[in-house]
Amino acid sequence: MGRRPCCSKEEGLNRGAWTTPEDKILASYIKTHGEGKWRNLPKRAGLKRCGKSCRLRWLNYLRPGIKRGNISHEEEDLIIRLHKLLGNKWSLIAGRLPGRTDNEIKNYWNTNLSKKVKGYQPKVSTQKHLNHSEEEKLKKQQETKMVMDPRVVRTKASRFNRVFLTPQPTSNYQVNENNNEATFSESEPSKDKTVELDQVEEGDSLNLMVDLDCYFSDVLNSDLFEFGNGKDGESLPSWDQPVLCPEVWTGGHSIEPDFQSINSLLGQVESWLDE
DNA sequence: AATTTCTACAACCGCTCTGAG
DNA sequence: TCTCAGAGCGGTTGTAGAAAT
Repeated sequence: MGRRPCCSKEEGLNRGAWTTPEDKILASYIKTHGEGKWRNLPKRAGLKRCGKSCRLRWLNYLRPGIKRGNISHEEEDLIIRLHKLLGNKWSLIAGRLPGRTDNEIKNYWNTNLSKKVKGYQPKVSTQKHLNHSEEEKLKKQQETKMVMDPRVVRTKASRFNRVFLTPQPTSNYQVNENNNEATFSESEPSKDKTVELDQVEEGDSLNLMVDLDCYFSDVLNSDLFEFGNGKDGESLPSWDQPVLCPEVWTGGHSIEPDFQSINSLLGQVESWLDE
């Protein structure tokens, strides 16, 4: 037993670029019948395409409100900063850019931004007197941390009610002031554990805070989350505050999310990370 | 002008996750 | 608890058009 083979393997289906008549058929079918049931859609609509292809075409090009091309500097900056925090979570990043699709942002990143950002050097790599292997090790650690901290494995669930902690040896890097020699030490990892939101203990919350991008992505993805502009709003959580509470970030105030507020929040998160 | 190389991006593919039954 | 369909995500590929030679 297993799942049905992907429809893309079926014979007699059109492939490659979509034609205008195909677009019209798809758009008018969805207008009448709505989205969903993608597997059956091509047959019902009379299209020689696989359901997946129809879904992609609709979501990325035909859906109303899609913006194409002309990515502004503001958007570009936001993409870079969000990518720094979230890694290749294109759908999450796209979710913060109205009218933009994950596919477009992914393509834009791969063709334009990845080259720009390539010049970025992790802070510590500029430290002097590191030998090659140490430099490589450090670089790897930095890159891994930048993209995705592996200690917390996120489920795809959009609600932030459970996390799976996979502790790893803690790597410590130090430079001896006297001889400028770098040393590394690793502490033993503790056992894996799953933490329910309502069972998070004091020590757990500290671990969770380390995985900022995990939390941040959930916060960004949350319908409940709204950026705060209050007098005491926008304050980042202190180490003893309940990090899992979005209100900590918003100060309980609510405004419409916009570039300014997203940038403001990102700025604070970045400076927090730099500390 | 012809050919080659490069670039951008649309589309495909494989995998995972969720929810219904 | 298990199975499977539906849906979504992210990496990769294919290709048209632009730029370089």
